[in-house]
Amino acid sequence: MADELNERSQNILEAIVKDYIASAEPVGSRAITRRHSFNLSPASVRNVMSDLEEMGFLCSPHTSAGRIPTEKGFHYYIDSLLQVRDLSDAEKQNLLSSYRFQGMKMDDVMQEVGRVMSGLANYTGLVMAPKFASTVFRQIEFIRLSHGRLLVIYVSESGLVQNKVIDADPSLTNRELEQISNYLNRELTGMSIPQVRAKIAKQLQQERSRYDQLQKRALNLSSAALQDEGQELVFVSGTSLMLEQPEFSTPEQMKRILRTLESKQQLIELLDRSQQADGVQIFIGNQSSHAEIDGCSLITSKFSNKKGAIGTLGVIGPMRMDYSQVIPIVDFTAQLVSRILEREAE
Amino acid sequence: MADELNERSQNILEAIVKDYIASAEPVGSRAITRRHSFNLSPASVRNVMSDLEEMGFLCSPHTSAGRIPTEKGFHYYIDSLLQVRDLSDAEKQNLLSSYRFQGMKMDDVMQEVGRVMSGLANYTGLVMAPKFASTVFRQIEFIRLSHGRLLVIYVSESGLVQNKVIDADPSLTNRELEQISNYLNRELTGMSIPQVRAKIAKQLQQERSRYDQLQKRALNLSSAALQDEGQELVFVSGTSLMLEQPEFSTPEQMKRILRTLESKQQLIELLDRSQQADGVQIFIGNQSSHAEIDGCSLITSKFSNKKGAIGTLGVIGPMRMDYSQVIPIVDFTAQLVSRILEREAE
DNA sequence: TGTTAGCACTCGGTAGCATTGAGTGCTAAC
DNA sequence: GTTAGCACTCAATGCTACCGAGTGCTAACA
Repeated sequence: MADELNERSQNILEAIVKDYIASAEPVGSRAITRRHSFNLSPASVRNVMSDLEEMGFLCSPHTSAGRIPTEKGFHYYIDSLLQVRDLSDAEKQNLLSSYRFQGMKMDDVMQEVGRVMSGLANYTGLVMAPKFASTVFRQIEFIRLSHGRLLVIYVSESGLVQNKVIDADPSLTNRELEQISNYLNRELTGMSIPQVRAKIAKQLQQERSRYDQLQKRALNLSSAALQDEGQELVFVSGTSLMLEQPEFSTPEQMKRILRTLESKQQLIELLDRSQQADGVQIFIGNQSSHAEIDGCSLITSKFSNKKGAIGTLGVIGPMRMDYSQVIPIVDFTAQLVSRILEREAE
Repeated sequence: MADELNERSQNILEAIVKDYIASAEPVGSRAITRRHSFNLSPASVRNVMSDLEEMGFLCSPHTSAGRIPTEKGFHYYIDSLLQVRDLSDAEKQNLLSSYRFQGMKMDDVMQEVGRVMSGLANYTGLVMAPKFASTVFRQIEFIRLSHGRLLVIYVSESGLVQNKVIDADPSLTNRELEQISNYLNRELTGMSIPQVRAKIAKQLQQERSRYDQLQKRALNLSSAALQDEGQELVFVSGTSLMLEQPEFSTPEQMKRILRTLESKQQLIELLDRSQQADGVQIFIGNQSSHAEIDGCSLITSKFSNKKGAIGTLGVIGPMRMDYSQVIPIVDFTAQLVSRILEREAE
């Protein structure tokens, strides 16, 4: 359906969406004519609104209330009417100065980014750190904690640090450990984790016949060390901002949205979808997704460096979100994080 | 005020508290006689209740409602009437089997403990990890991330691992780094962090005259590496369980309690107070504390090993909490975590 | 003297009902 | 094509009456 709207209809739709974003209440024809100076009477506006409802851009909660934009209405607004202003240099500078990344580990950076972004946008912030499996091997080190327990430190090309405790043969000497890490660092650097895994698996198969004792141990150790725990890191900040929204003002809605924000798994599924495309992505309403975030919109952008660490960040809020404000914030934040990742990578 | 209650009063108080815990509603004299088979008429019960109210154990929200226990009433109930049954071995076993700690880092263990404890108790769980400053130095290692950036891995006696990125003199060779970590591990092992700091500060003062270049570098590096970021690790699990409680059913109460649970700082202050004493501690209502958790009770216990890492865990819920169920869970969980810490320490 | 039955009273909660006001759709006039 | 007018709808508000759980008090009972 090629929905061409004439200029008047566009103006009125835009006015309705804006008013609704500002007030969270159905907006009526009178209110429109009062607040926006079209030279039209309420009755004329009503005619247009009626058409817009016919076309599916608006709906009315009941006969004698005003209209609210539908999902489709928001879509049209965002795609055709919304002008996203870029952040001014001053604003960017201001945003940058909110951050203090000095000496922070990746996790902390993610958390901090979420916190600041959420605070700026005034909506709940989501950050999903790059997945372990999507990183590229750079370095691995072993530190002995006790006889049979080793701390593995894995550093990816993008500077992501992950550590993990594994059990290991107590008879390994420190010298051997060092040799093993040297060996692994020589062999595996620059490979993606799936490649690394494949290589290890292959060599372990051949190992029986060809490899010496040390190599066998190295392979076993790295196999354990690089096992993916599948633990995704999702950081949620400003949860309570969500509850400030009038659309989640009833206890039931509050509980529902909160349970969703608490369930990392659901968030991961949501955020995963935005890793498909570049740039800022906007998911409005429950479009083809879980009903869990019914009535919510999600504005996300993935971040990455050239070395392949890919994460996603974004903001979640009511469908009636202040898109023109939030979109540039998410966009810029994602670029910022990408730049930090680059820097970390060297 | 030595509030001696005769047996009948005790029985009735106990019945009221129990009924209130179960129903969250004011309980009246009739309800008492119906549900508990005292051989008393409602009128007699009323007399006793009136006395109990006089003494401050009960209060009534308004004239024609039943009574609810006051803070003092809950106190008396917990101190004198409550019989905390221990967990049976089967239950302990069941609890133990909920956990899978294999290969987990300290952070993950804390998070997992909170999750399971919260799920078992059916209230919101809080875990505060041992503070960096309260640990005892065991080992430090440096891993070069890029020319001027080092990853510091600090391991405490109790097995707590902390890592951190610091900037360092790019001219340091790997060999020198190794010498530095050897030097620090030799010098500092077994000292508490405050002791370590004092020692470093003192030596840095003397350094100008006496120490060689490497030692100077070692001291500078360790000074940066062991700086406390003061980042306390508090894990909150099962936030939404709190909202299920009828006492937090209005949107305003929900927002208030949620903001509190979101503010790590407030939680830290609360949890800090329970590090004073051993065993399970119970904070009822807002007793001498922030009004933020008005109407809440906090059941906590600290955990620690002999090497000094001290953390706190507990459960927060409405004053009307199922104490007899929660207390043994918190108690056992704290012991469990202590044992894990011991094991980590070797 | 302690216990109980009876009774008047209190007060939050709910259901019913009229009123109000913002909003709509329709029609006829401009 | 636009607008003024009008009848209509419906959530929200306020009012009243009523119900019921609960209390305190008093008088009778064991």
